[in-house]
Amino acid sequence: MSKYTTGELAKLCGVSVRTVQYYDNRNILAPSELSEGGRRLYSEDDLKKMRVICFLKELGFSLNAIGELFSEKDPGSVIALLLDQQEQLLRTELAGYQEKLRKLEELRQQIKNAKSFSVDSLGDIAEQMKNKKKLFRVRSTMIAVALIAEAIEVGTILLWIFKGIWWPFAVGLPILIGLCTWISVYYFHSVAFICPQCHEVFKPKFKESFWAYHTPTTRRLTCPKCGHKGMCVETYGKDI
Amino acid sequence: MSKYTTGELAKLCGVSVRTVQYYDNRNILAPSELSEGGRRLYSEDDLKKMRVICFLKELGFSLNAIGELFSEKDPGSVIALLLDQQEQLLRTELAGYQEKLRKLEELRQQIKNAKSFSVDSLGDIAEQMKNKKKLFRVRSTMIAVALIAEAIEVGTILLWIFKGIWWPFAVGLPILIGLCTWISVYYFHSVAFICPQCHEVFKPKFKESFWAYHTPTTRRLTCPKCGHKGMCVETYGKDI
DNA sequence: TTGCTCCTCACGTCACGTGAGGTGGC
DNA sequence: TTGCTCCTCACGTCACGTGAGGTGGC
Repeated sequence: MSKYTTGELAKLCGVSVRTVQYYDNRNILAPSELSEGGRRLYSEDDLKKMRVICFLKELGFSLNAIGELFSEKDPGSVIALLLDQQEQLLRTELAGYQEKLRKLEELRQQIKNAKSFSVDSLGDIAEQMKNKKKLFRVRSTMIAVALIAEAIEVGTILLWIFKGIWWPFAVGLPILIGLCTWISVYYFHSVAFICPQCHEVFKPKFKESFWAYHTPTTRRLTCPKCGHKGMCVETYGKDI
Repeated sequence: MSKYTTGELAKLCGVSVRTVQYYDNRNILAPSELSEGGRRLYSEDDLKKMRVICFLKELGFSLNAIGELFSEKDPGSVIALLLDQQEQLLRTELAGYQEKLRKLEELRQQIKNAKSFSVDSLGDIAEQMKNKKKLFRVRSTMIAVALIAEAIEVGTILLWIFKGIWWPFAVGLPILIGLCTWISVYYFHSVAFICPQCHEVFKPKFKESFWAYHTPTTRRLTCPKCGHKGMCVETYGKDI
């Protein structure tokens, strides 16, 4: 049986000498023999064990987990559990990184869309991204309500024209007006705007906001803090 | 302008008090004021900066990177570079975790297929998994060569039967025999087997191996180390 | 005065990397 | 004797967590 030195074992397993020494200190893999001069000597079996350790590390297991597995008297009974735990852990990490990447891409897009960049504008973008889901829900609600209103309107008008039945339209009209009023109030209650100049998040006056020129995501408003008038980005802002 | 204490800032940003203090020590975010008693007081702008820091952390940026971005006099010029770097880093990490998960699933399958489990058998499985790609290449080569041989055989026989031209078959036959011989030698040269008893990786004698009962991945062989005779798992083993 | 919050050390986590200064083994 | 490898401290990395022991502010 040939014996391996620290360096040989390290090279055979593709790790550093320090790592081999560290595993000894951590009681993960003790050399089966020591030379007279106090040098570590590893057997063939030690090499095999080291290879298993490296393999488990490739699966992302921690040294603690590996140590526990080896000290277990019946590894077969715990390995399935350990694998399940590890899979959970890996999937969680994976999802985390995917989420980070998604946010990164979104940030990149936002920066591209903005004309200028400053560290302050990062705050606005972050705010927007955080509120995106809530804003999405607000918009979805609006679209749903608008569709219902539209259906009432078109349906009753068609009844009137083709069947001569006029009373559903008469009944529907106040409901329609009510829905449209509610939708507007709900909308302006739920959103806020970010000033492109001073980055203040504010709620505009209903009157100015209602008639203001706007795109799907911005609106031309006057900032109450700095007085700047320009296209302000829409964001969720129920709590402001 | 209201001022926030350490705890208030922490709560508003969803981090611990210790984290806020740590960011001060690391010069990531110093409070704009200190009370007479030496307590940290954070301004509205500090809060905004802290929110940006937390946002960047959500994208996976390190505190070093965040610190550098803030100390940059022209952040706009470096942000794109930083985002690119970060994306690279995230993609690398992501790929790493996917690879770990893939290996984990494979290990799970292997353990399920094996009848019994021991820590030693982990070594075999690791060995097998490492050599899987190489083994795949060996098998692919074999199938390709076999298909060529088959084509020569069938083609020349058809020529003989339907056209009465017999000489291509005569010429093809030695080529065929040569290919088959080469394929067998190549195969037994490239693979090794793992003893299910003592986990020794060995190359069997050509004679025993050639006639042995086998499945696509195992072969009934006698282990030269422990003498056990049973189904041994095939693995890549050119270097043994 | 009593809680509550905050303060600063200072050590622990994780898996090693990186010297420093000394030595074994060919 | 000369390289090369190995040895043991011991500190550094990273982003905090977790007490310990003391204090500010309502």
